[in-house]
Amino acid sequence: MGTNILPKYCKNCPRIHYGVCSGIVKILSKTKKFHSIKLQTVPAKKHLFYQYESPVKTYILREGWMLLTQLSAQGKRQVIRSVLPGDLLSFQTDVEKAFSYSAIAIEESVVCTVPDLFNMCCQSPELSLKLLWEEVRERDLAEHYMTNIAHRNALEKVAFMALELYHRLETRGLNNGYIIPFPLKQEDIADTLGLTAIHVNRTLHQLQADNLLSLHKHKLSILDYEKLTALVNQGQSQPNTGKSPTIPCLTEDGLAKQLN
Amino acid sequence: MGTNILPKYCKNCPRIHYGVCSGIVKILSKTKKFHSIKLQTVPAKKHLFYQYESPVKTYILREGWMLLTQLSAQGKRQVIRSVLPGDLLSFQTDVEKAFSYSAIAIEESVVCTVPDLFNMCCQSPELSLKLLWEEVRERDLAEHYMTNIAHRNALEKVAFMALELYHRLETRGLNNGYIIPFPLKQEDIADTLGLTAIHVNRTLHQLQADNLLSLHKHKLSILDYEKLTALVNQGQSQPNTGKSPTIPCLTEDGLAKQLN
DNA sequence: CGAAAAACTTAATCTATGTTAATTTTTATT
DNA sequence: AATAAAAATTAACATAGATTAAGTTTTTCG
Repeated sequence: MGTNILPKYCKNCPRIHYGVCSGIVKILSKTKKFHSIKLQTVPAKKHLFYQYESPVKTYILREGWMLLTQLSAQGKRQVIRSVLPGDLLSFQTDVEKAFSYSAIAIEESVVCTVPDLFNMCCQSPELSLKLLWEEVRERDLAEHYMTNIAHRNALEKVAFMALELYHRLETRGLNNGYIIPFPLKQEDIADTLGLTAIHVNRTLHQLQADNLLSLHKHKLSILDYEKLTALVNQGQSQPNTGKSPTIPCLTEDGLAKQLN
Repeated sequence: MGTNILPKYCKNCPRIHYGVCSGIVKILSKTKKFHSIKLQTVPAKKHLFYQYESPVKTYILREGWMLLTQLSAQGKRQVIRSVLPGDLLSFQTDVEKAFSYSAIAIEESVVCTVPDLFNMCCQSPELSLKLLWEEVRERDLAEHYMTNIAHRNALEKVAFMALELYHRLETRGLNNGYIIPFPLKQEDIADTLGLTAIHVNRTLHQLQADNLLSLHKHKLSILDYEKLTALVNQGQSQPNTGKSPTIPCLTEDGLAKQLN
């Protein structure tokens, strides 16, 4: 596919071969409905959509970092997950159903809007499978957080989260060696893991005192990958080969293999 | 579609119109590969598969109740979710990747084996969408558990779990009014919610003392649906209409609407 | 640049849940 | 029915993390 027939905004998008983007681009190239994709900038600390609104479009994060959150009247907030570049933001199978969470940008972000993803899926089993794959990945991530939030102490939880984000960024080439961008506040970490910001503070200091990681100026460095992984997997029954079972590690290889 | 062209085992299956089953039956009816579906009985307390095995087939639970679990060498076990009749047990997008959890029957169960679900999807956009829908539902469930495990106390967690299972069984018509089958041990509840069995015991007694629910002989009764829901949603900012945001409530209506 | 707001830090105290241990009840097995 | 094994119960005690409160530092923005 020559670049000249790509949708305008996709041409120079670094995520173009990632996840559902590749599937969408293929379909759009066929139907020539390039105009349907639009870019939208979301300033830091602004919401893209709110819980209980009805979805009209699907968004894909192009640049930046967003959080999906649920808010309770008690003032408690649960972060469902960090949305990283290339991630789908809001696929809903039922347009009449409200969003189950809000999306907020924690740094200036750019999203692509994709109308009618569902209809595109009806035309293309390949796109459906890519979307399915994306959902599997999200389920896998949620299940990993579930396991790690349920039975682990604060030190292990924070270590898990650091490694999880490192892995997810690394897959997209958004790391710089063991250093990753880290725009999250301590309160964001707390609301992701079910801790208080104060305890996250204590825990981060402990991890830094132990030289496992460091966090300064919105940069997180994994100082000791081995020890950090051991902390997270502490006592986990391990497969003899392969990556840690407690860090999600799905890649796109599996899908690619089957589609080819 | 006349019942005479249905796969042998599906004819009298009460789940035949539920979830992915309906999609699979349609495809099998076209290709006449009925022989590929087989039934398998899993006795109580036996595993269907273990974490770190490689998947060869996909299973759908026909009767019974299974748990997906991860085990750590420390002896701690995380229940990822209860698998109820009609649920997919083990769809993996990559056949070379090991299962990320074990499946154990907590009462005698019957599963259908479906080979090659992935290939069937390539032939049928409708089946792909049903599978996608199923994954969305599972992700939604995992996210709800995440939220409820992270920020809630034991009373709210157990109340949430009781309601969640009630809703999921009710959708399938497996309830008897407010009474549902409940083969879980206190330890199973504990391992699902990240509590100890002892504290689950205390909590269950409290909920029963408050007349919110009762649990005897593997039957759970929701005694006060309203209060129980209020307990789970306590302080949650609510949409003006519709069901509770903390209990997953996706139905198949959304998908059906769009497919028709 | 200076003021206000947001984020982070530290310490003291409190509490929900975990731990240990012993007993009783229920379920499964012969 | 008798025995053994599994599950549920109860109580005493321990602790990780929550809460409250009062700083300090960093960031934001006019």
